[in-house]
This record gives sequence, structure tokens and C-alpha cells, in this order.
Amino acid sequence: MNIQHTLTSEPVGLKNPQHSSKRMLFLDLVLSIFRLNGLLIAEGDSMTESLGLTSARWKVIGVVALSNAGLTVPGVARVLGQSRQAVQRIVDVMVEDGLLNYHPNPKHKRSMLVLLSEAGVSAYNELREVQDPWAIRNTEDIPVQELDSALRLVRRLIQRLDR
Amino acid sequence: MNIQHTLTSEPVGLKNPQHSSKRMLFLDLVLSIFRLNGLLIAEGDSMTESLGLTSARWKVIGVVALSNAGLTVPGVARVLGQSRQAVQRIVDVMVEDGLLNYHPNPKHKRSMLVLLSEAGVSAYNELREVQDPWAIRNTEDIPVQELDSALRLVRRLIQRLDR
DNA sequence: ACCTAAATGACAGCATGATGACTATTTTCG
DNA sequence: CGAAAATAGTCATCATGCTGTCATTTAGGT
Repeated sequence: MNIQHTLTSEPVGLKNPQHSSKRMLFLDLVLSIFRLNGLLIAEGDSMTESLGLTSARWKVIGVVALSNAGLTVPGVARVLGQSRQAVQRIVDVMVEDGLLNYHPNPKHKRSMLVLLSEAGVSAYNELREVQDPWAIRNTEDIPVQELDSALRLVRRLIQRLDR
Repeated sequence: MNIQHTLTSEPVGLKNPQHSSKRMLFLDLVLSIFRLNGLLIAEGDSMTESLGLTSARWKVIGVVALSNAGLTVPGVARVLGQSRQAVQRIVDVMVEDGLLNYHPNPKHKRSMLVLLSEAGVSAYNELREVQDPWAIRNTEDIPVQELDSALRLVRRLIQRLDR
């Protein structure tokens, strides 16, 4: 890809008719979020492909790995903000592939707890060997305070839109 | 949905093993970008459904509307950071639906310029009647400077990852 | 305890977007 | 100019994620 075209920064062939600057800023941010999302998915895919994972499994294994006692499929979906059906599909293949296991859930007869298997723990450890340097590399010249305020703004928008 | 679970803000059942704060901040931002992306797509869908549009067409019509002399399909794809094939599919149906038109491109024999049709202009005007208040509503209690610095950070990450 | 509403699993259908492959056109450069 | 590289159209396949539906299970209020 490598396209720097955006709305406010000299895009090729794009102009800005009657938009107020704040509104335009927001719409530009929205478009940028779309692009960053796509790039992050591509990053996830390339970081995890040597481990037999994908970006979708990357999201799931990360959430499950950070849970203590395991999460149900709808629980993972809630953390990720995705439909339980989409997560169910991913978790099912990951269980087939031996990365995750279903464990009995004392709180629910049918809704099992999802946990990492041994192979899942290994995969997650290997994953972190790629993911952690990646995270460090991508933030090393960015002040913590900038990261923090951006995260807070994104969270604010999430809370606003999530209802 | 309406789930506020995130990694650093008291998620249900999630813990934080040996992550440095900056790395964790970044990973949390990544997860938040994923969630915001999903929410923005849902917003686009609900904002545009009364106009017979979808979030995918929302992206395309916005880019085409802001172009002066029209853009080719790969041109739209470059602005959106998507594959030309994905954009081609959307543009083709929008042409079928009468929202967009292909115009001869003096620079290229086969790669036509995409422009709004009359119906497309009407749709875009109706769209802006929903979209602009939406943008204003979602930023009214956010300082311009915060929006701006978040956009700059997102752009910085995009530039970093887009190659 | 009962009854209703919410949550869950399971299945289906659909939209979106990436990728790969092949062909045609355009641009670049020696 | 002419070959090579880049760009573009087209078709196909796949992964991801949403919505809807229905049966079952769980939770909450009376």
C-alpha cells in the first residue's frame, strides 16, 4: 500500500467544501481509524502467520491469555466488542487446532469456559516474542502522555458510540 | 453491545501479567482501535440505511464527493487504504444503483473516472444532513486540540505501518 | 416457586475486504 | 524506440464479522 493520502493532508484530487474545521477533523479521524484498523489487521496477520495464527485468532488468544479463570465465548465477545457468533466461530477452530480448550463452567451448564491449552500457551509465548518488540518499536519515539491521551479519546468515543 | 470492558480499565476477568506500561498502553490502544472501528461501521450503517446506503458505500461516496475531477477506482482505493478489488465491487453496485457514474478518463483508456450522478449528489446531500450533526454531536465536548493530537498520532501510526 | 426476560448455543445467510491469478494498458527507463 | 515494471480490470476464493432465528438455559422479580 503505502499511501499517505488523507482528507486534510494534501490528498490527490480531494478538496474541502463547506466543512467546519472541527467536523472535518472528526471525519478525518474516522477515516484514519478505518485505515489504521486495516493496517493493524495486516500487522496482526504478518506477525502471527509463522505461528499458524491470524489477526482474528490474535485478538482471541490475547484476551483468553489475559483472563485468569477463563472466559465464556460471549465473554470474549464482550471484551472484543464483537458478536458472540463471530467469536464462537474463531474459538471453535482454535479448539480444533488444539490452541484452546473448553472447560466445564460451574456457573453455566452449556456455556463452557475457554482456556489456553498447552500448545496455546506455547503459541502465546512465541507470539509475545514477536508482539512485544513490535509494540515497543512502534511506540519508542512517542511520548507516553501522547499515547495515553489518544487512548483516552478513543475510549471516550467508544463509550459514546457503544449503546 | 454497550460493553466498557477494556484491558486497563477493570475488565471482567482480565489481568495484566508482565507488561510494561507503555507496551500495554499501546496494545490497549490497538484493541480500542479495533472496537472503535467496529462501532464506526455500525454508526455508518445506521446513519445511511434510510438512504439505501451502507457503511462501505458511505466511505466511497464521501471520497468521491470530495474529489473535484473524479477519481479512478484504484484512486479511491488508495485514499481509503483498501484493495482496488474491494472498492471496485462497491463502486460497480453503486453505478448499478445510479449513485455513481463512470466518465471517460483522458489519462487512461480503460480506467474510468468515478463521479457522483444526480441521484448521488442528492444522496450525498441527504447524507450530510445526518452525518454533519453526528460529527458535531460526537465532538461537542472534545477540545479541538485533543482531536487534533489524536489524529496526528493515528496518522503517525498509519505512516509507520503503511509500507 | 413461578414466570418472564435475558443470555447462550447452533445454524444460516449476507456484506465486506484481502489475496491470488490472469490479461490489458500505461509508464519508466535503458 | 522497445523491453521491463507498474498500474488497472476481471474473476475467483477465502476469512471475518454482522444479523436473524430458534431452542435451551439462566437470572430476576413477584
